[in-house]
Amino acid sequence: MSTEEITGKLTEKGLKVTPQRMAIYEAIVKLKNHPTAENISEYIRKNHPNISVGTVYKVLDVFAENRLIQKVKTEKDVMRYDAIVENHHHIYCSDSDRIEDYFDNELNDLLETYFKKKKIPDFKVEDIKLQIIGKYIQNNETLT
Amino acid sequence: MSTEEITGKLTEKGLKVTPQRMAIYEAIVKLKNHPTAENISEYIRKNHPNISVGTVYKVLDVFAENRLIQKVKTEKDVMRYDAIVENHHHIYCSDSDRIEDYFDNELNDLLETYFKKKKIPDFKVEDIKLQIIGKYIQNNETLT
DNA sequence: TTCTCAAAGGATAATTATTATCCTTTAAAA
DNA sequence: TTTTAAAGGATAATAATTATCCTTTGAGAA
Ligand SMILES: [Mn+2]
Ligand SMILES: [Mn+2]
Ligand SMILES: [Zn+2]
Ligand SMILES: [Zn+2]
Repeated sequence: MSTEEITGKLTEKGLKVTPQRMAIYEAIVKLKNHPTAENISEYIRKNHPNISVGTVYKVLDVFAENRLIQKVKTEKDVMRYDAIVENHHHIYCSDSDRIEDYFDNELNDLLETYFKKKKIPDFKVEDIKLQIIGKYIQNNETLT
Repeated sequence: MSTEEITGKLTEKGLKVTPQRMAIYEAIVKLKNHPTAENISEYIRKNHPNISVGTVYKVLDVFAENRLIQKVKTEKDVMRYDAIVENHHHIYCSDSDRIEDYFDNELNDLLETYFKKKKIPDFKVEDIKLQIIGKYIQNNETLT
């Protein structure tokens, strides 16, 4: 993603363009597996050694509030972040911290249709997220 | 749930029966809305004022490991617990900390059928959990 | 019933991700 | 260039959870 594209996204939301924000947005786009704040902090340290960890958290929050990124919660006591904000689900590996994206419009339609028919009393559904939990088989996953 | 029933559940799993475990299990069954460790701690304090908070965490972990209860994760930095271990989903209220259970075998069958047909490459699905996010309407929810 | 001891609990300190504070710096508009 | 509200840096505080370490106890054995 180019500098111009990131600048565009920030100004579009009325956010100040700063080197910190540029670096953090670039990092979360580049890092796979839904990085933590620390992953991001570490990554940007190479080129921007003096961005403080507090700033990383603050910027990630601002991004999430402005729908530039998304927060992804896990079993563990650590938040993870996702550069993809369009509707999708997550595949959780039950024996590693791997989290993969899962896009499936057929499934989304199926669920939408289902919950249009079967209403939950007094409840307005805004969003449905699936956590698909299981194991990758025959892969090159890092062994501890 | 009677004392005998709880004792039965514990011995069945080979767990020592202690007053602390009895009280904590009873509390989590009785408390609704998927209590936190602190909710449970507070509740049992009435009858058992000297069960320490560390014990509550330890016992809840032991229970979860032995499938007597389940952990429920949330957006917030706090774990919640669920006395119901059979397969079900959760309804999250988007403007309060309410979490309701959602049982729906028709939906479970639908999903099972769907993922039997549409396989995820190199992945064995073990469990699928839905987070149904939205708002309760026209209810007596506590207003802040 | 008493004895034994691994398992469990209590008190308290430590951990750790995250947030708050507060002063300094800076992006961007005038 | 000047202005200033917003943003960043350094550091302390918070809060849920976990670890430590000594004491107590449940439950089987004798
Ligand atoms: Mn935390
Ligand atoms: Mn925590
Ligand atoms: Zn994702
Ligand atoms: Zn539940």
